[in-house]
Amino acid sequence: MGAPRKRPACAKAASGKQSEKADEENPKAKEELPETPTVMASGMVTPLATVQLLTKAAGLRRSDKSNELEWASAFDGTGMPSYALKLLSVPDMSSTFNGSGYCYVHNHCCEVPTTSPMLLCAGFLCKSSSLQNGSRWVKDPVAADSASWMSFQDTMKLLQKANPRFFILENVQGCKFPGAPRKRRAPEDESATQSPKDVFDEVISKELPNFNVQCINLDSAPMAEQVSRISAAAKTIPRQSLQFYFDQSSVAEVGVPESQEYDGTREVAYTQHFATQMQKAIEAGRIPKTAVPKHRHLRPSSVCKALQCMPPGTQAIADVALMILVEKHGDLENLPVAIADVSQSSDRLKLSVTGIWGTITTSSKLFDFKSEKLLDARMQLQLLGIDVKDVMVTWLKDKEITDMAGNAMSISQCTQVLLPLLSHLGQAKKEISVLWVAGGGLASPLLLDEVAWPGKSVAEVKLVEFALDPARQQARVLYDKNFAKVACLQTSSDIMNVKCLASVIVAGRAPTSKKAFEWFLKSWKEFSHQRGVKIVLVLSSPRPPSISDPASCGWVFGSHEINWSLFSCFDTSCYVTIFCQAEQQGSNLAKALAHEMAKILQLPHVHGTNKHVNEQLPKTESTDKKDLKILAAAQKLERLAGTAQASRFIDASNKSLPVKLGIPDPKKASLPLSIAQDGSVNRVCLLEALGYKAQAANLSLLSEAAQQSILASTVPAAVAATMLNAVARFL
DNA sequence: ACTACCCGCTAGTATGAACC
DNA sequence: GGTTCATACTAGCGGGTAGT
Repeated sequence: MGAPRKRPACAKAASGKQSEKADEENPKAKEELPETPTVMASGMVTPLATVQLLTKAAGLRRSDKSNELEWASAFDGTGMPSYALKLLSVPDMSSTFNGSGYCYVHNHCCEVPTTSPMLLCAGFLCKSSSLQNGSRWVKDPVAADSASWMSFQDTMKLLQKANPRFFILENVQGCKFPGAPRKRRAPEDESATQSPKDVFDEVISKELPNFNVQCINLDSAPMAEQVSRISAAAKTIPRQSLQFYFDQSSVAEVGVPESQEYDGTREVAYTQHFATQMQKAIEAGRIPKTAVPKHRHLRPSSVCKALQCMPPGTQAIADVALMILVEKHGDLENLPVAIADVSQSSDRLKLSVTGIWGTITTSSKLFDFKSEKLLDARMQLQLLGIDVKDVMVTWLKDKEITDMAGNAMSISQCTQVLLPLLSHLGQAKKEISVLWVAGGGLASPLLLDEVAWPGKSVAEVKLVEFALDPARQQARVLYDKNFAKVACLQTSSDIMNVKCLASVIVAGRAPTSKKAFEWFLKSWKEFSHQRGVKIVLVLSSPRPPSISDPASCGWVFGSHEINWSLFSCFDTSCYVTIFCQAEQQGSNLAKALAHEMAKILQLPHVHGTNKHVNEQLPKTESTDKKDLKILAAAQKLERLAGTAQASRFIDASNKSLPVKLGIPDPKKASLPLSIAQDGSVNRVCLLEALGYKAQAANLSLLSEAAQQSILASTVPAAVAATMLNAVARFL
């Protein structure tokens, strides 16, 4: 399914060979491959890798503590839920029960658990609802005597008995189509247009009223098996090719001995089959009337060992299949793989030259003309994502294995279903990129701990900044030794080139000028659009953002004022604004901020403390202007010692040295001094005043001025934590 | 137990043609 | 030049039955 499918009618209308050749020789078709979700992975993707890829695609990361999950499964074919959970490193607390059947997971007949499990995975028979079922449109799939209906009722009984917290039911897509006999019923009969799924839903809502049920379609990406619709998360993962499964398949063990006599009856049967298969293929328009078969001894059935032992009918199908393949896709040499399902007659058999296959059924026999191999039964199981090395299937017959494979979920589908649940149960967390707009300040998210910002463990923090003046740039170079690299934003293309995960929080200081702010918003909007990335901005600014036309900027936003005196000695405040693209109400955004703020205020360790720098006051004989200012301020403060007020502040950079009750808004040149409760006077340690621990950021390499300048543009810990926590729920 | 054969049919999709 | 319509075409967790 690699190349964009040409409309077959178009190919046909353009009269036979020409169009097909154009199809094959058109280099553009190949170039477009990477755009589709079906790029080949260059190697066998192991089950574990599949699970990990999907976890990443879902933007999740398994949290370290793997809580026990009590779960159970029933009628699940290959025990895939168990297998997937194992790969998701959920400890096996399970009890798998397979009714009267044998459980190969636990190697005995498992029993129904006595307690209610957290999760119950169950399937029920699909054949009555399957679209591949010939009588799907003749017989009512949910007739009282249908296999699906009876097994569904069994499943319902089981669910009622087991009473799990969550359950997962699995069935085929055919469930969603109403059956023919139901349609032919009288129009006043409501059930006439009901699909089996509608009927199942009705029963579930009636018999299990306490559950909310949601139905989703799932594809097997990145596995080579493909179902028609694809879940968004899996879409971006390259697919692996069937080729690798053929590589793993064994060469036919039972070849026809060379000394075997000429079998006349067999040859006659073959010739008859070949003739009819040819006729069918021609009638179906799959090969032209003028097509000339190869000589008998050059056909795959004679050449390929794997086919030599097949029944004559299958041999004939294989030979015609190759003709169809070559007719449609060109010579074998130019194809990476050339696979046909030789279990189906030539007018309807399915082909693949991409390595991507549709659904494997219980009767599929896939043959690759390139490697001249049939796909092993065990490889069909592997195709679903079970590593055959991990399971004991040696004592199963091939037919039993293919039956299992044709009836089971794939590891990919299973994982895709389980991940949201694990996420819900706190066993997997959303992985996000945090692009911190530092504005010359510290990388606050890196300095926060897990208590203040629980999302830290699953966040990838990167710094982004605008062009800085030379002095600050220099400070940056030294600062970067301690922290993550800094991406510099000067043009929109700088933003476009930022590497990130699928979910992004852009947080930090808003650009100061109105013009730059609007450019900033627009660029991220475009970034999100072009890269298909979910993005939320949360920015702090000294005043509420003034956006001329809120509707046209494309963001929904809400602001909240945070007064720094709530958590520090600072006598200032800032506005924090969340920008969302979703249809969120502005008030909700502001409310979320207020709510998070309240929570953060309860954490004492993000509060700023009034501590002095670990230095002596400058000596009185110093001639340095700055030192003299500090001294003057210190003297003024000392005179206040012993007064009722516990602590007072002076910004020594201010000429008139006004005494204040809080640290004023920090500026680049600010030199706040304070008088502590013991009467001592010294410069305030801004880092701790902002709520960070002294050891969290080592700025000792930097000059006094550089430190000052960095700290002056740093967002306080409490504000940073509020921003990051509040915004997480809007991703 | 295996093989050969036939059977069923609709929703979704791609695309050119016709239309506004 | 963009939108809707008409059309062709495909996929699909096989199954029943008769014959060997």
